[in-house]
Amino acid sequence: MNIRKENSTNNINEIYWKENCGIGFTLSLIGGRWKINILSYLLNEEKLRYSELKNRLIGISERMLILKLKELEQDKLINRIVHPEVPPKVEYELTELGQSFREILILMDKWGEKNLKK
Amino acid sequence: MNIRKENSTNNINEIYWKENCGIGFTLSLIGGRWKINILSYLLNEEKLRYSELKNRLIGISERMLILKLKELEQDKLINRIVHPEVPPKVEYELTELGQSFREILILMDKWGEKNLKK
DNA sequence: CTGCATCCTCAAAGATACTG
DNA sequence: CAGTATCTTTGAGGATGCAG
Repeated sequence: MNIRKENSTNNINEIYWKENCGIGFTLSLIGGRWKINILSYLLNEEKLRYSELKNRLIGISERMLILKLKELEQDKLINRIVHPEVPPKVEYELTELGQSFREILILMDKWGEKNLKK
Repeated sequence: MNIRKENSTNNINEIYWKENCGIGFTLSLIGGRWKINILSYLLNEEKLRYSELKNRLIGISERMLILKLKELEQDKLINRIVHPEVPPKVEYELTELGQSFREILILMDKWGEKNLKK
């Protein structure tokens, strides 16, 4: 879907924007309650252990955290690094694809900060 | 919350990012299943009647549409323009604040289009 | 420490019928 | 045409216990 003012189209496909629009796809990857938070922390701190993420994401259940980490991993946005130790140690970091969200998140952050104050 | 690599902070407030982070605020306004779609259509087509929106938002219930339009109006992202006619005619358009989402939506669209193809 | 399985809750969303 | 009012459904997310 084209959301640029200059050359708006009106073909039939536009109706199904949820399916074929970039925004729809983007949201399918980072939408929902927790994913953006997880990405933000990993963007800030490079590499975090499972327990470190759990401590930062106030209120998240272990079930949700694991679920979302799995989805992010499957979508190639984060890497899961297993250290073969006892006790186990697992770290998560952004992939290059995950890193590429930085610009969007910064923009959303700026927008929010700016309009929050009013 | 600061998600810019260069000057990452680590103060205690960062933990509660959902409350005081711009992203959290932004998402509270445009999160959920339908709002971004509505904004996108209004960004494309300037001004749309209630029925026009309903026809474009495939699958939305009237209840949801009204609900989301109300929320967007309360958050000052759209204007509701009532034409005192019979039959009634109501149009919706973006406010300046609503327009200011264009940059973010374009970025999300670009990201999606780019990575959708892979 | 990291993670999975099970059961449960509740709010968001859907369906339907109706009105000024 | 542009909504409202109910009722029902669904599924995302929460709580808990257990395991490698």
